[in-house]
Amino acid sequence: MKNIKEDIKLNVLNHSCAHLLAHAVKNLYPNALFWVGPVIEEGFYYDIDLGDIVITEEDLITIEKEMKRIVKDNKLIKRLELSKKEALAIFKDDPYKIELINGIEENSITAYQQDNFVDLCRGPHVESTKLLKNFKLLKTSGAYYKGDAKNKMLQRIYGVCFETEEELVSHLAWIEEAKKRDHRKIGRELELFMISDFGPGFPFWLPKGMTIYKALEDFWYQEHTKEGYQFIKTPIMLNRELWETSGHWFNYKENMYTSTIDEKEFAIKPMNCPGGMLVYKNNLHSYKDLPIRTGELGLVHRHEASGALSGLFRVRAFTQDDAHIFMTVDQIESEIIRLISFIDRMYKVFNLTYRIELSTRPLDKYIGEIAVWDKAEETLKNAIVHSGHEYKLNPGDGAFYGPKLDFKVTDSLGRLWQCGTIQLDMQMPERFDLTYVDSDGTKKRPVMIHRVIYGSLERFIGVLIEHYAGAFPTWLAPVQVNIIPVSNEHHIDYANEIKDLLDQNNIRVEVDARDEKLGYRMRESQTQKIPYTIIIGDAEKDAKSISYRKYSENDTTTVSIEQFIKLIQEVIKEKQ
RNA sequence: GCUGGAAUAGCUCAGUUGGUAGAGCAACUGCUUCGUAAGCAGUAGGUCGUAGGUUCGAUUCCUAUUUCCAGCACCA
Repeated sequence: MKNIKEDIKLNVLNHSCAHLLAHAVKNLYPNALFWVGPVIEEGFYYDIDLGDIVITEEDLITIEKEMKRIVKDNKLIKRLELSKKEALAIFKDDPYKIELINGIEENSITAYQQDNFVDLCRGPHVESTKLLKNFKLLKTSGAYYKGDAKNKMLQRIYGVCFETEEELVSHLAWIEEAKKRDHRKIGRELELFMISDFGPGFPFWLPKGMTIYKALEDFWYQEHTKEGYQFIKTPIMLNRELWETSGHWFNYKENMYTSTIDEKEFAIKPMNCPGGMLVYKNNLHSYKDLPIRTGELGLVHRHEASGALSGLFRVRAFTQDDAHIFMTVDQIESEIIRLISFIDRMYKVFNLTYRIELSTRPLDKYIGEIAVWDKAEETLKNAIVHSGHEYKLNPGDGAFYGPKLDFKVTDSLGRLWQCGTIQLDMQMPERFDLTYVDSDGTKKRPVMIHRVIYGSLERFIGVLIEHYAGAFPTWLAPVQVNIIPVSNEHHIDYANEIKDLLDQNNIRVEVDARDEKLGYRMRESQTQKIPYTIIIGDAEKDAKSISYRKYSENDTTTVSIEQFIKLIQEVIKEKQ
């Protein structure tokens, strides 16, 4: 998808279209007051105060009509240069604009006028409303004034505008295509997972989804073993005191599930790190052993707000592919460079594109010394630069214990999902009094890194479902080969013989011997997106061969069973 | 959590002035034994999310509640 905000031409077009929207709303609802109407990656929106009036889907159509009318009128868009005083006079009845004007430091203020409608704006804009022909209002919703949940809600209307009709049509078609890839829909159709009303946000893995889940786990263990990780499993529930020590209790107790055991309060882990700390402390460590890389596929629970839940993308119970790396200060940069290249290698297997974001110290919710934070942030920056990547800065978005690098992958809707993250932590080792024995025999404080690559298995599978539109590569596919005997009477024995051979070679295979026509079973094999479908009939039986058809292809290839097994094994080995 | 919308068979959906529900697919049974995306016929399947209320009567109207959807806020 095109990033409208970053395309200069489209940015101006969409910004002008936001004004057009406001103009139309003002004509239809004279009492409407306007807050801000910025351009975003997907188009534009405008936050509007309509008092008690609620904009519905049907109202959007009316507003669109009014916008089209203004476009047809071909209103010139004029730039006004105003002093603060003049601006305040023009917008004297609009408390939102007065607030905006008072927030501007310079004395000169610009506004744009089309017909009788004037709106505050830095600009630039297109010269006439007639250039705003190809737009569409997409959705409406509430949005907090100034983005703060303590404030009242305004109504937000989203839309998008393009230069040509073709671009708009193809964009709308693309939105439709994205809906078809929705992992919740595909998850139901392919029987991968379910979520019950008895457990909102707590996904159930069905047999086929569990096969994918397990394939990802196996792959993860293999690759981490190569990278020198050791593995642990820590308890799901630990005493509240531990969470007080880690700082999670103070920062996140509202989102933690708790229970009382023998009159002591326990919390279900929302993070794996405190458990990992206890494992580290179980032994003395020498500087010679560092860095120590400890991996844990750890099941965590977080009480996410009900409105935040969304399929597998946001759940209340999920497995983090966590790891904690303990090292000396000198080892930080090289370890992070190594991690970035590890993550890069892992994502390439899935053909996932990603971008790196650096999040720095939060304004208030943080622990530790500012100087330590600054140094940590510097180290992360250097590591990215040395890895040859670019990054986006997110000031104030760091974890409460340290700055972090987020790896955001793009899903089919163009949404960015944080999957991987590397978090530097100079506080937790202090709080847990972690030490190692240095070469001079004294005890020193190690530094630690928290990191995940998938992020959570649940969310990652959600992203993969949409990424592949359910047509998983063979190594992940729940069923890799489907065998269809043309006639049950004559070919079932040979079909079963082949199934046994594939079974023996650890290939996930099924035989569809239902009393249905070949075309019917072939259709289902395709709608279930099974990578390889084998057809067994007289020709194959006589020649002791098999014919197979790859998913989404129309032609059939005939080979010996040995050749076929070799082919599948090769495909799986190459992670295709 | 907030704003708005939705909830009817396993799935997708129809059902307007309130008179206790229907289709296609799937399932099951029979017939058909079939060569690359839907063979034919029949059967069964719903307390119309849940709980109250209004009414002679509620899937339909009202209230509450649960879950889902679109955003917002949140996301260690």
